[in-house]
Amino acid sequence: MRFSKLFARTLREAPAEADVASHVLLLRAAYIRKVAAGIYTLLPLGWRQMRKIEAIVREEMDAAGAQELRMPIVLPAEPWKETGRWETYGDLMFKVTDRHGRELGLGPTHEEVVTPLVAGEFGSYRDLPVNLYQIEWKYRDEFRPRFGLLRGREFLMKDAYSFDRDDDGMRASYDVMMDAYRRIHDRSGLEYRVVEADPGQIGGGINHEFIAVAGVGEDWFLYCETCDYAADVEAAVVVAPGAGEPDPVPVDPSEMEPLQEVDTPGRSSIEAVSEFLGRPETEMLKCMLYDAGGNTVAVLIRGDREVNDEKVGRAMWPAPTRLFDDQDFPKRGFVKGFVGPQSMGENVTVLADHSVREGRNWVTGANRADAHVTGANVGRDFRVDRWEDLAQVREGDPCPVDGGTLRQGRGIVASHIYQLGTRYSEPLKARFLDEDGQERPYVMGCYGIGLTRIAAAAAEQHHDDAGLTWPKAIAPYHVVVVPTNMDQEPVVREAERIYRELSGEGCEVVLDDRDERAGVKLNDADLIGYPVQVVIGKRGIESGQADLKLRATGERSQAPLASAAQAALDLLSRAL
RNA sequence: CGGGGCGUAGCGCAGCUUGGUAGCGCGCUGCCUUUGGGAGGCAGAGGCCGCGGGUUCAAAUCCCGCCGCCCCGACCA
Repeated sequence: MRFSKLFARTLREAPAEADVASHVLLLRAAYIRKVAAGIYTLLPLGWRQMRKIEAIVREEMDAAGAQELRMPIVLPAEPWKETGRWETYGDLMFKVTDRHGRELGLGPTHEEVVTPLVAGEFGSYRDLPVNLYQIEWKYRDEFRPRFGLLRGREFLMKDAYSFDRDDDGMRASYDVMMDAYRRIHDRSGLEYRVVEADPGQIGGGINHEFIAVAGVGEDWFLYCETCDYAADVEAAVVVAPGAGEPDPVPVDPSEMEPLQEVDTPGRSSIEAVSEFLGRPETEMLKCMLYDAGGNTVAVLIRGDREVNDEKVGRAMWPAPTRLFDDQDFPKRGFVKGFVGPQSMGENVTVLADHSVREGRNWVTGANRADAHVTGANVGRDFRVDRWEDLAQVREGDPCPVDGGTLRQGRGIVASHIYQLGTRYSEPLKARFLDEDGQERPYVMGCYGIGLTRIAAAAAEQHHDDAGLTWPKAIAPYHVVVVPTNMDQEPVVREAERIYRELSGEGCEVVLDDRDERAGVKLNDADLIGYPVQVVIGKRGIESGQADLKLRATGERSQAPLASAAQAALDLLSRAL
């Protein structure tokens, strides 16, 4: 490719909208251009790179026995209503109405399409297992698109769906995908961690995220210093004394203080009450109220810990759960900031985190404005319906596997794989006939990779002050040949010759034949991130040498002009 | 959805406070000089100053509404 013909105009200054490295560089280096919030055009360089990522994904999926197909983007609403996601996905789904008034949605994921598809085609255990995938644009009307390709409303995704006859089969399919995913992320040159995660909107049980480590990532995870345990903050398990026991540690009645009200004017936060009463936060009982499908849920947790909403949601599944808003409190007879678990009605579900098991004589809200109580005790003053792990894990907590110390990391979720079980096959009545003549729902797994996000994550991990430093597996081109003096015939002639020789060898090479100054071309070469640069100039013609540079390391070398093409290929073979 | 900010040439911005008919840098076109890390000179092209109302003799500037974009937050009592 000749740069003079390439549709790529680099920007000296970054558009004001970008403020993270990957976004800035992908814009400046002419990989992407914005069309609307979270919606981008991939320019020739960006699309060429995306095709490479696609090829890696496709190869590994095919090698793992999955079959590629193509499902539509515009989808009818009915299956989504059957699985309940027309509601639960809510505004995250782009919804449209056709001329007949029928409701349609733009596909945010495709369980609702692939499941009826398989059920309609296959009806026997003999057909299983099967794994289908597609590489397709997905649409999610994100609450807040940001960071360019990192969180777009339209993004390229590879989604795969496995169908098995039982849980063992599903787990086997899952393991195969896990391996394929490791290879995909390895080959893409990403530094990543596989972490246990929250299933979120997709549902199901065991699931893992592949998180590309990056300082700008939106996702936090915990990992153990001494073992392999790693988990998303939403999913990480808190080890608490007595967890798993049905009942709390009994408190001797003689040790119970009387329940007393104290005035705490204006102190509505744990911190303020703790300071006002001179009691540590660990002696405070925090009582959070949630709405679960119209019912009230009270969640108790020790004052120094925070509740993990996702865990509450899982505990109350399948009811949709949300924290009380300001209107809920007066409507249901509570005072925000002064809620306590005493005299909760029978219609209120009281959940308690394991951190509450060992406490006694709690300080908690008095259920009226500007007052708290002291000496609140389980059993005597309030009841607990269920004990659960509901706390947000934090750095320094013990690892649930080996007790080691958990550390916090930050990154970008590049991929997410799930063991779905029958989460979709049941509501969609997708069943097959098993060996014993029984109808059973398919046991499914699903596996997603954000290809556009992989590009952005790779840019976050592979750049320096001058620009992008792609690993060669996902660089749009491998080598750039830069003649520095376009008015010097020998320079141009040698550059052309080396360019043709490299092309002849099948090398993906760009000749920067623009009539620009050397500085412009060299800076663009660094910015765009070709793994290898070959520079031909007046000086080099005189000395018979070409200058080579390995972009990622900055390592420079020289080679005789006659063998410069081969030298470039050798250098490329050493590139990451 | 809440809060904050911004919308002026392709990109980055100034002008707005105190209304007077639009400017700078980069980029773009032409010519000359220059030529190994974003050159210099000369001459140019390019603007419904986001959109719609209002105030005024006069609005990029003041007022109202809308739209778009960016950032922060999204409730831990």
